[in-house]
Amino acid sequence: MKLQQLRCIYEVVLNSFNISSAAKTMHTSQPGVSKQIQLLEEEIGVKIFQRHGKRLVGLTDPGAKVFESISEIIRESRNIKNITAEYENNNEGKFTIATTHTQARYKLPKVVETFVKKYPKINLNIHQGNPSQVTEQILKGEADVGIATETIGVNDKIFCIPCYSWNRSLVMPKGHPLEQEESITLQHLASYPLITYDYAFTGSTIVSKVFKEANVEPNIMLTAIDADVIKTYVNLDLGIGLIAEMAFDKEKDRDLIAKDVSHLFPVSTTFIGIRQDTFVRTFTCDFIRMFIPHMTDHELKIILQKRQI
Amino acid sequence: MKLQQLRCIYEVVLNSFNISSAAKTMHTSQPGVSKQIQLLEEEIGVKIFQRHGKRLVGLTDPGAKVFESISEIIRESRNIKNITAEYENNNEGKFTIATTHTQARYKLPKVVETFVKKYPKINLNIHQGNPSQVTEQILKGEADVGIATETIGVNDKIFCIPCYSWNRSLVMPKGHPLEQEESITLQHLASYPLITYDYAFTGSTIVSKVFKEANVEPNIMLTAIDADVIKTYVNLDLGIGLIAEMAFDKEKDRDLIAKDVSHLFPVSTTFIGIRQDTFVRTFTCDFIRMFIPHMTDHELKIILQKRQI
DNA sequence: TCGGTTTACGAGGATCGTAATAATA
DNA sequence: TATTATTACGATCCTCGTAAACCGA
Repeated sequence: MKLQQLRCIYEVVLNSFNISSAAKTMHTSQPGVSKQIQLLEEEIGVKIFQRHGKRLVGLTDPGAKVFESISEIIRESRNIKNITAEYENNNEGKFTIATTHTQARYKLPKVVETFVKKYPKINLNIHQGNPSQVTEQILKGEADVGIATETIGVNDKIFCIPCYSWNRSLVMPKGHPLEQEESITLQHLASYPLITYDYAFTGSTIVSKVFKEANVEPNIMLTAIDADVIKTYVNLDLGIGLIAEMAFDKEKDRDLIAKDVSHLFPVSTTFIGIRQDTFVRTFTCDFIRMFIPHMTDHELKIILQKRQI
Repeated sequence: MKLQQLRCIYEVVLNSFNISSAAKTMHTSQPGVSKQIQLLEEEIGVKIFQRHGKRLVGLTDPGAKVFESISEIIRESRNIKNITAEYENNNEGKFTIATTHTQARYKLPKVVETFVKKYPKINLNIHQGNPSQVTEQILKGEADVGIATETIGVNDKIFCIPCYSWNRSLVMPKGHPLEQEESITLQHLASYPLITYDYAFTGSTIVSKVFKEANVEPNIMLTAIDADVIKTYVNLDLGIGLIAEMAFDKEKDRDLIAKDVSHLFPVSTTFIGIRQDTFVRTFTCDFIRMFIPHMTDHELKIILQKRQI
């Protein structure tokens, strides 16, 4: 059993069972990957992949179990690279952030700008996804940190730090009847077509809960994964939009009106999460500090000490 | 980075930084191991081992961190072997039990006999150690199951099943003043030199607690790791012995008297533990069932389902 | 001097790439 | 037919073992 063979299997699975594609991401030849997989399967005496003729179509039953172990091994080998890179050279390496659209679009740019200036040699990646994908990526070690709202906190393998809280804003075209309304209620929202985040998305479960508890049935005409799309449809006068407050830009969204509705929904909190029992590089800590300015160095140190290095 | 290199480092650490000894356990040559370590250190650009001249004397700071990851990788690679062996051939493989002396000596033999008859091709190993070593071995995957009293339960990575409860017996030479005593008290125990298990050992912490709470100071003249040693010294009339009830054998210990003291100490419970998130082979489950006869198949099934396979 | 580690070196294997073949959708 | 997996094959690299040199206690 060789690490390279495990890597091959790992990449083939990640590339939807396409050996050619896996070979490309590994910068090696197709036959090489194919061969290594065969060699391992022969050695362990068990087929890892289900095949339709020559095509790989999935994992076998034992293959699925083996793949779990392989994922852990790949994660730990990445961890070793991180550890050694840290001791060898402080300012080189790869840094991957998994995050949701809202963060990537409205909160990260400023921080990333500072970060890139400070660590020009770091290869920065941002993986955008929904909260459960963010969690997944942290768990698998594919991302060094994850930023999302609430969902990442549930897993006890992830260490979470609250970053900031935010409220929701209602956006509508200029001249909309609600523009003059002093105190907006859930009933108001329910009486217009509503456009908001996809229900799998951050905080929206809170939104649906609020409606349900008030026994008000909203007329959700469209859900989107990002505020830009929502605002676009609001602009077309297809309904009113419910978005995160930071997603409204007074200057850029000149044609729209935003009204605070924090009295209707509880605040949401955004967390930054890292995987427990994983080595944390200096620049990762630094990134966290940049992202959470309200945190004092003292508080951060306590967290860092907990997480050793 | 190659698996073989990680294995070399792993074995060198386990062999107290002796490359020659590691090479022997790996059935390979000394220079080969040395070379592989050098190659890895060169590749990652960090020294794993502290050296005094040519001798390896310990892990460096980054080396210690890397070693943790290596241990995980080795554990997972063993796991892969278990999974595939299970699917390939049900009745071959290696089965390691980590346990304390009392279990190994008085409870295991009968079970092991049955087990070996049923699985003659399984390579059975018993690692004897103190409870914390047992826990360690389960965690590192060096043992498939661990049997000990109480201490293994504390770690949440270990899944524990209670096996049976036991009380303590007081052993003394024939003709000892306490032989005729109807109701033995802590004061009685304290008035003679006491010989019992090493304090780090199973249940003895309970014993010391009982004495402390009763504000009685026992006169502990000797502690041993196994009941045979204790009984030997009791035979020499050096004191009275406090041992697990199953450690007394009426026939073999003809020269001694055992008196139940369950009214003085709370019962202890022995647990069998396996590591969470690790593949469990059929024969391992079977062993557990043999060890816990009071458990019905139905109950075991529930446990097995939880632990998948 | 002895136990232990590294160097040197050569044989045997393994890996990887190209090219060709086979099979699937 | 086009995409994808396997076979074939050869060059290169790597691993491993023996022998020898080297170092420390």
